[in-house]
Amino acid sequence: MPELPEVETVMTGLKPALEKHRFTHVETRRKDLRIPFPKDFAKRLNGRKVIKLWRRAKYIMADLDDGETLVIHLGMSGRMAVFARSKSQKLGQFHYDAVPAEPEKHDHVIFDTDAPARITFNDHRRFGLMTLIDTDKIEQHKLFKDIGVEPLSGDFDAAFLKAALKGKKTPIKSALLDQRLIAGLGNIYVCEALWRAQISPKRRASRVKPGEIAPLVKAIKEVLQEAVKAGGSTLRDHKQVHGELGYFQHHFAVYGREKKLCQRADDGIIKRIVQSGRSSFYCPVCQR
DNA sequence: AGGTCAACCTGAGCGC
DNA sequence: TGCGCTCAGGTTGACC
Repeated sequence: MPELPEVETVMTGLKPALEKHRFTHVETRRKDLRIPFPKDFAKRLNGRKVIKLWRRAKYIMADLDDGETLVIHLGMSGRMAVFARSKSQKLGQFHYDAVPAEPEKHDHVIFDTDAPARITFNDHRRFGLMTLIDTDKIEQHKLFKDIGVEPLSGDFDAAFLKAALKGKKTPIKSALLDQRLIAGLGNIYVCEALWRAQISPKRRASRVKPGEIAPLVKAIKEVLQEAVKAGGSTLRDHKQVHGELGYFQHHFAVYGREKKLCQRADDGIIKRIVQSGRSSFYCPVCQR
């Protein structure tokens, strides 16, 4: 489900409940997600304080006060919700619901913190994961060693993309989805960025012309920034941590709009094709 | 080495 | 109401 903007939204929403707060109780309600929880996962978190919350690619990172980092991936359907345990029901500037009496179906992990708050991790498809790794070894860790550039950072520019696409025979759609090149793009935002840059998802990556590289970089950055500002896109699963929906889905130009009129080309009808098992939406008239 | 594809899992929506 | 099929924001490992 979540791509960079959704993960960023969730991470930011967790801050009032998590950053500079201590875990008072952690509970796992099954033995694994996509991968098993590390040994003594809940026990190791208990009593730990979160120094800093941040995001890398589609991962939420929580640096702890003992030199470990809690790593969370939401997979396709992962959700996190924050509930207030204080009487005022307020945490920072947001209003949160009170802790429900019973956990919901597929609530796999429950974190209580001294905010005081309860954070639940719900993931019905269980493609998500949680693990603990040494903070000073994140870059070398299996999950992160091959992860590419952050698309909203200064390192992602035309020179970088030009070099990354050079000689690539794979379609541009697949190249942009490759987390080893760019970290955090997913199916929605790649479709949207290619539409903005007027490039067909079927085009060979190496055939993106020099003059199209900078506009494509700009399109990627803009679509991600706008989506972050909108709190991400809610299709079925994504919610912000206090239950509010994201609303960038109302700004989709092509994603999920098969057979609808393209807003740029008068005679363009949005088409859906399948590329490496995923739907691509594009306008065959204005994207070449 | 580079590229493609099925598998992992549950649920929602649709046609019949 | 129910069955069977398709599809879903991601990642990985096996295969050509």
